[in-house]
Amino acid sequence: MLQVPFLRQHTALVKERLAIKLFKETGLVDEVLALDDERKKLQLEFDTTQSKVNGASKEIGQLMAKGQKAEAESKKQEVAAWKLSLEPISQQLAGVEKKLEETIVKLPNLPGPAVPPGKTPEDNVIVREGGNKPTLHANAVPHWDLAKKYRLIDFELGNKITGSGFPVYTGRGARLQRALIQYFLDFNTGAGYTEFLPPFMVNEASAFGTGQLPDKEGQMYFVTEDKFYLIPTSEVPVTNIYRDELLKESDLPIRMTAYSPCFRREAGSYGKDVRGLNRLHQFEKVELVQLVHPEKSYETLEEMVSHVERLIQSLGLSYRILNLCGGDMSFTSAQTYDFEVYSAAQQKWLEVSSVSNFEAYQTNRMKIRFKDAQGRNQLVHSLNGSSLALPRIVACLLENNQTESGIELPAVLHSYFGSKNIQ
RNA sequence: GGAGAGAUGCCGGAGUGGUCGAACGGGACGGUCUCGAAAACCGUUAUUCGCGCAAGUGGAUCGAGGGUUCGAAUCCCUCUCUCUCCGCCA
Repeated sequence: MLQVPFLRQHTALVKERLAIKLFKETGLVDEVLALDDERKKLQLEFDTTQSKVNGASKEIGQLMAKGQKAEAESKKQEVAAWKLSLEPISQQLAGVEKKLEETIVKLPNLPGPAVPPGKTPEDNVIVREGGNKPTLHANAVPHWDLAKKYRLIDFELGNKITGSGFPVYTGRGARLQRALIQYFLDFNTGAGYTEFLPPFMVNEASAFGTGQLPDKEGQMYFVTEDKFYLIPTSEVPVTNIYRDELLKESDLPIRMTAYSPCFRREAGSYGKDVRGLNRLHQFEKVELVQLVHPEKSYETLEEMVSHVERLIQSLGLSYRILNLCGGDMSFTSAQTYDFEVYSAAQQKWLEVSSVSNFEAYQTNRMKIRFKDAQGRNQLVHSLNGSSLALPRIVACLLENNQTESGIELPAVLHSYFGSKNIQ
């Protein structure tokens, strides 16, 4: 969430920036400031009286020790009166604090300086493109047909076992998943990221920390019995590793990578986009998370983009990188680059990675701080990115590399997959 | 799942109603000493919200949340987690 002192000092700028994100309720900013004023007023009132109570209580203790019972008793009467007056104040204070919290979390993160204006995905700026779109043979088919032909993925079986959006990978299809996960993790650890294997369910505090709650509650699967959320991405458990931690400046940057399945309800998504591997309720993903010095976060964002770009290049896929416009960015992000790979048989671009700088938006919720050279505690900046989400990568690998006689896999996967192709 | 024990600062660990944000030990940091280091000695060593130009000063925090009391780390209740034993189990 945003920080109140910043809202106070840069009120006009904040509203201007929120407008870039197409956020209409800028009145919430004023509401936050008013609530904060109210909070301070009440706290001063409370603290002053509480201070008197504390002082008198000490005196009572001393009087009792000296055996001056009568004096102690009269003090008690005095304190009782103060305490009575304290009650409504503390109730009001708690109410105002709650309201302040509820209001400030409704404010999305501010877009960073390099975010282009715009309303829809059409307004996203293509930063660069790479790789070559393949020319497919005349009988080329989409990945769902290839998956069937080579018995790699059984969508119907997934329907039977669970429901739509839960495919079963079979034989070489399953092996390909494992090969990709292993390759991606090795690629990341080779670049200095530490590997984690996090829990696949998180508690409410963790889901709140990265911003899934309260904003996206309906998009997560929820285990009512234990009040756990199935993770929509390993960003959630991995970033929360450092929740409520005070780091040393020398601990930064912290670079983490993790594989996990991702569970998403995708409520409200129907139609052609859900065909095959395009949109699933459960999918595999390898994620990158970094916690960095606030002055370094945009530099880190570019570095992470290059890292993911190299990974996609190594797979030989045709890709493009988009700088998301204000209207298409997520609630919590300050700047996001999306990676899309070209699905040759479907003839469309599929998003396979999203790399974002959250600045201090998540870390303010999670209280991830470090002690700077002056001894002050500052919030670190958090970033994350997929490297990569598997299903659409698999779709493109199958479609783009199909030949009349089989599917030729990129060289980097040969040893992981145990074969150069699928026939 | 059953029975019991516990949760204190960076770590260990005292503290069972009063002046305790918390003894003591260790670690870390700064200093003295040294050519340098070790040792020794001295000092510092939480977070957070206010008020104040500042010096400074008030509130909160001993797993979390409630309660009792003039006063709670200490007593009571609820929850979470950890450990031991039993059960179950990959």
